[in-house]
Amino acid sequence: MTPNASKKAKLQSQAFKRTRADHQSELAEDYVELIADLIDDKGEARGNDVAIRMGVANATVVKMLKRLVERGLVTQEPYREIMLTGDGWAMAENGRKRHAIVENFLLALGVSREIARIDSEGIEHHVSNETLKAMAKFVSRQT
Amino acid sequence: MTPNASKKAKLQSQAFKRTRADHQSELAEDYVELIADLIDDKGEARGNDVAIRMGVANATVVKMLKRLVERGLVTQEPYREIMLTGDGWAMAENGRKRHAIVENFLLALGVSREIARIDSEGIEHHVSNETLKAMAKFVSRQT
DNA sequence: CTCAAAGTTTAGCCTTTGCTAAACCTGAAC
DNA sequence: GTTCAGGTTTAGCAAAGGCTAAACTTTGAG
Repeated sequence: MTPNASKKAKLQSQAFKRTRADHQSELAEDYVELIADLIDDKGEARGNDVAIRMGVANATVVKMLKRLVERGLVTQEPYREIMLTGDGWAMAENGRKRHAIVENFLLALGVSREIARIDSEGIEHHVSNETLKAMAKFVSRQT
Repeated sequence: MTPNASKKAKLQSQAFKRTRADHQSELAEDYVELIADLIDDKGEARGNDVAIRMGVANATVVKMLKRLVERGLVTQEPYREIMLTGDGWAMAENGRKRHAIVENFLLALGVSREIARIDSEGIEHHVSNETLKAMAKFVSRQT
């Protein structure tokens, strides 16, 4: 009832809204990053490989790729390999950097390799630039 | 094609599956934690307050509460205040602890109060027990 | 050159989490 | 005791992200 209560509510809803928004871009980023990895590793990215790596059915990948094409991140001819647009590559690069920082940070914190790999995947998308910077600083201080 | 490739794929899909699973429980936890806070702060939790704090429409809360009732976390009579079951309280307590650790950890890392509040909301649900322990240790070392 | 296996797509289904608009209770003020 | 404002619920819609089964391409082996 006090003005403070509504202020608190506003602040809190803001955090939840951010988290919901993050979740929207999150999956797209994961797909794009994975596609970039496949291209670099194997020379090309096929839907099947994406499905296996994401742990998802083939049809799910097809649907997702359509959304990524709409967003201008990916291009693809039917039955052909998946390619990234300029924006796609930029997003992949950005994701890789963030991912690496978070994972290295967790390792520096003393987390096991296995857990660092898994947790960083989840955390990566919810870390603001400020926090990312603090993590990078911590890692470089440790070295 | 090497055995290593399929191993890599399995490891990676495992991380993505974990993240997807996290997202499922995540919202439930947020609602339950918020309801607990409201009860402690104002004496009772009403759907409207939940809606405002979560930043969603009233109808969305109603729907979510039904799911929480099904999961045995919440009880409610129509048009009455929301109450938590034993399981609900346990989940809230757990969430509060994790949340506090993550937020304090970010602060200890040098992140600003504002950003720590927002980021911790997103990160909280993707942190394994091992990482949580490492964070707690770091905080206590700093103090 | 054929044809079958492997990969890709389509069709159709489901659940979750949002929304708005309209109907419905409750309780406090009169 | 009415009434009406505010809170709650219902109804009906949409988009995202899953799935399976069935149809369709591509390609490499023979």
